[in-house]
Amino acid sequence: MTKRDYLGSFEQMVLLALIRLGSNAYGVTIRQEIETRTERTTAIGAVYATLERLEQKGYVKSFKGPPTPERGGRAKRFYRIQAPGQRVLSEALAATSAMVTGVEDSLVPAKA
Amino acid sequence: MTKRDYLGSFEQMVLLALIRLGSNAYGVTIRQEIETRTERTTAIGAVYATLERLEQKGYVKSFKGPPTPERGGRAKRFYRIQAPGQRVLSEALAATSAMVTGVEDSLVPAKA
DNA sequence: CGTTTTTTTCTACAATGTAAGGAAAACTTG
DNA sequence: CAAGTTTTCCTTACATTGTAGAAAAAAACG
Repeated sequence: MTKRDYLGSFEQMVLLALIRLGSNAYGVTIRQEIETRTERTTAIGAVYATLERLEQKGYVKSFKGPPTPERGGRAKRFYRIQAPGQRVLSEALAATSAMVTGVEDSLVPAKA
Repeated sequence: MTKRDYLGSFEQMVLLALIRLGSNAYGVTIRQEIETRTERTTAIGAVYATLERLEQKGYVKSFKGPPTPERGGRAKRFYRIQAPGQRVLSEALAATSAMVTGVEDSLVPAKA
């Protein structure tokens, strides 16, 4: 039984948002991506706190973007997922997948 | 944007284990199911703590099992997922799924 | 310069996850 | 029945992750 560095569910969301957003991933777009896709409210502070923790672990890397010429507003800090982050995220998703496999039928929400 | 009661990643695992195990879900089997499927070490105390919290929220229900005649050992406490638990779990999985959709290719671990 | 806009940062707290030891309940054996 | 053994559960204390809201920083504009 291997000891793994686990990801919380919100950490997974943030990493997934980074992948989705590519070169346009910063606080505001990350939050927006999570909110629209998951239909959940998300505190902006939660996003930044999570990003900082992920960066400390080497899962993401950040760098200041240039000021956008078009309008006011502080310069953005962009984020990129790193290889270790990719790996840990894949493992987390695989773990969930392994638990879901075979019981998909019991999981369909009574929606329709 | 709806406010949702979110599930932690380990809570999701426990609920999934309950579904998988059906009428044979108690502390030890739940832990075992999670460990073998996800290949992660799992503290038994974590399982019980999580089960208790899930029960407080009405997501699972527990009841004492009869003593097993064959061997020693304290009587088991069995757990069953409840309808609200099913719903919340489905939502959590759907949220992850929504974030994954479209970027599956970037997630395949460089395994083979 | 002061005002407005946008984004980031900070602080304090709540919820979830982990580790390890100990207690309880049941059986077994003398 | 009184140890002793097995199996499971429970408790406690702490670490990590998640949330909320306010405040500060950086940039553009008049």
